[in-house]
Amino acid sequence: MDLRHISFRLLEVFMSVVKTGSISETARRLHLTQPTVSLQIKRLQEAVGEPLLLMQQQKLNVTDAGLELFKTCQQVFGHFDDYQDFLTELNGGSRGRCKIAMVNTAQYILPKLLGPYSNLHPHVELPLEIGNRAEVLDRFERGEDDIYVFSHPPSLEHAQAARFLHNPLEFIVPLNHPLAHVKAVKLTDLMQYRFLLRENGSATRMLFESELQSRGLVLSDSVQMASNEAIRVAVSSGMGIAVLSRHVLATDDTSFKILNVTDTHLASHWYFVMRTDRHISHAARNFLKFAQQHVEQYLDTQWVRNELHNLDLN
Amino acid sequence: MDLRHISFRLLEVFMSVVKTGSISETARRLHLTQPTVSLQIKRLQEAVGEPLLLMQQQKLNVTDAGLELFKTCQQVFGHFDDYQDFLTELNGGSRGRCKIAMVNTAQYILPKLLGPYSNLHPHVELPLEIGNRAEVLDRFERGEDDIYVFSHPPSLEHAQAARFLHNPLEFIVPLNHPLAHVKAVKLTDLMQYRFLLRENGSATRMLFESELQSRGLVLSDSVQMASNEAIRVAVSSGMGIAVLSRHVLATDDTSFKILNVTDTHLASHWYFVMRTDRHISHAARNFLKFAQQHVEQYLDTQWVRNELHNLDLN
DNA sequence: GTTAGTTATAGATAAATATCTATAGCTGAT
DNA sequence: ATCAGCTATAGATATTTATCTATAACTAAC
Repeated sequence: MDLRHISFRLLEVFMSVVKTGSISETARRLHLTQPTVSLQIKRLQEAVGEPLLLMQQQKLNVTDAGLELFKTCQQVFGHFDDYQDFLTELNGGSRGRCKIAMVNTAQYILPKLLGPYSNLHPHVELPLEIGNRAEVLDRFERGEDDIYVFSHPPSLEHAQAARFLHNPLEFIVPLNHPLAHVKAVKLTDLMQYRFLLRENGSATRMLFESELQSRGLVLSDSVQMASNEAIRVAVSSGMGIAVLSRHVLATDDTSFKILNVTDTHLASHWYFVMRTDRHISHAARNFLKFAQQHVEQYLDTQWVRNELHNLDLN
Repeated sequence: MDLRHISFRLLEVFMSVVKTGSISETARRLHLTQPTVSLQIKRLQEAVGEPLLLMQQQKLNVTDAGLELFKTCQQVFGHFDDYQDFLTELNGGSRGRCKIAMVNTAQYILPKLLGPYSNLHPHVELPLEIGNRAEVLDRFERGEDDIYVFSHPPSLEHAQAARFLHNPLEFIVPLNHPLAHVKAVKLTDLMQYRFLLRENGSATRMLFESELQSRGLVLSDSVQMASNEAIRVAVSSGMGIAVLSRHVLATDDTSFKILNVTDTHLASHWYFVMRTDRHISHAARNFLKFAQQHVEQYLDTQWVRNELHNLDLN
């Protein structure tokens, strides 16, 4: 039996002939002419190397080999039907994978969206990658994920980005800090204190440092720490002061004090970024559509800046 | 997804690419050029309507849709492998059907061959049709069976026949019959007695009547009976005399007497007959090969006339 | 920065396929 | 005997396919 040149169309025709028991009837049903069907069957028989149908007493008779082939076809088409269903789910975005890479700080807010989405589409896998800006940028360059979350989106021609959340930065000091109870301070007032900073490559640090540079300021003392949590805890315990995303700070956390720095309003936005030169999974598209419709619902409306309609999700 | 124009070759190529993880490697293995494989994959993706393989970071990456298709293919090829096995058995004659139609008298001898054959090939179905000559001839005309057993094969150009067993006819009389103890009789001596005959259309009767006709003899009295057994029993109980195939008479049956008719030796042969214009199942061919090799073993060698080598069994 | 190895694309071609129309041969019914 | 209905075959054609060679473009490694 030579399967190579058998197409599914051929098997389809064969099955119809077996079912109707007639070549002419099959031709009518499949909108073909009778000789066409005759020929198809002939070709199939040649490919199989065995008679499948016999004309006996003016009746089309299915041979054993034919009947078995018919059964085989039923199974095979069954499998492809299953596959079709799979594809349908995949296309509907209710199945599949949506890989998201996000910068550290985003991990405090993105889960608020991911949770509801995951409940809605339990068959969608949502592997998350969390890294600092440099790492996520690296993944972005390689196109390793479907969606990237940046506060400062890279400008690449083959990418599109849209912001969805405001990300204000706050200066925090220990409760017993000299500035803790000062009503209003200026940025220059802070320079003399020890700053706890994230590592180089962190977006928050970049933003802060560029602000300092543009205003010609220099920190007198700084310590680098690995994570936002570490910094928050360190500030609370009096090791120094820091700049952190508003989203990193629980609103009811009273173990530190947020300063009112009147001459400085550092802020960025969270962006969803996707590459346009790579295939984006349907699940990813579906997630972004979901986000577009539900950011207001699941994230603090106070900070929402929903511009996701700018993304081309078709 | 449009299955129509997907051939198994295409899936084969796809599977190889997934397995090797490389288009070039697949090309080498399947003795194709690399662009050919590239194109095939492209076509398959178009047919499926979904990317199956992605080039990412210089590596061929299988998408979810691709992986699922791969699994589907594995199943599908599994089914066709099974079918292939089925065909192999069918071709080897160890599976399938061998329909045999035989004249009444043959039922006393054919089972001696069919039994051993059936033990050897338990998966071969052996439906038997038994009828008188006219009925079997009818089936033969319509080509309803694979093999026919006649004592006088029809002469049709699209048939081949070969004899395998001598079929002598004997005259039997009741034990208390006037001729029962006569050493040698002539055919004319029997004309005055009542003959028990099979119905018209029986080969035995045809043979007997044509002998009578050629010698200008006429029966004075005859009774028609439905079966060979009925005749045998009727003779034993004194209802008349009869001509029966030697094979119908058990050698140790002493309830009647076999006459020694010196001037008459009626006999025919059993023939296996097959049509050459119809498809003959492999099982049928296989059975005839078996018969050719084993008639001497399973039938009384005294009567065997094995000319089955005349059949074209390829 | 050259090389070797990968995939993708373009252009070409011979073969195969999917169709059709027309026609023949068979059978059962009218 | 004609008709209607079935399958098979022949001949024709446009499309699709399976290939190839040549080449481009990219990347990893030397």
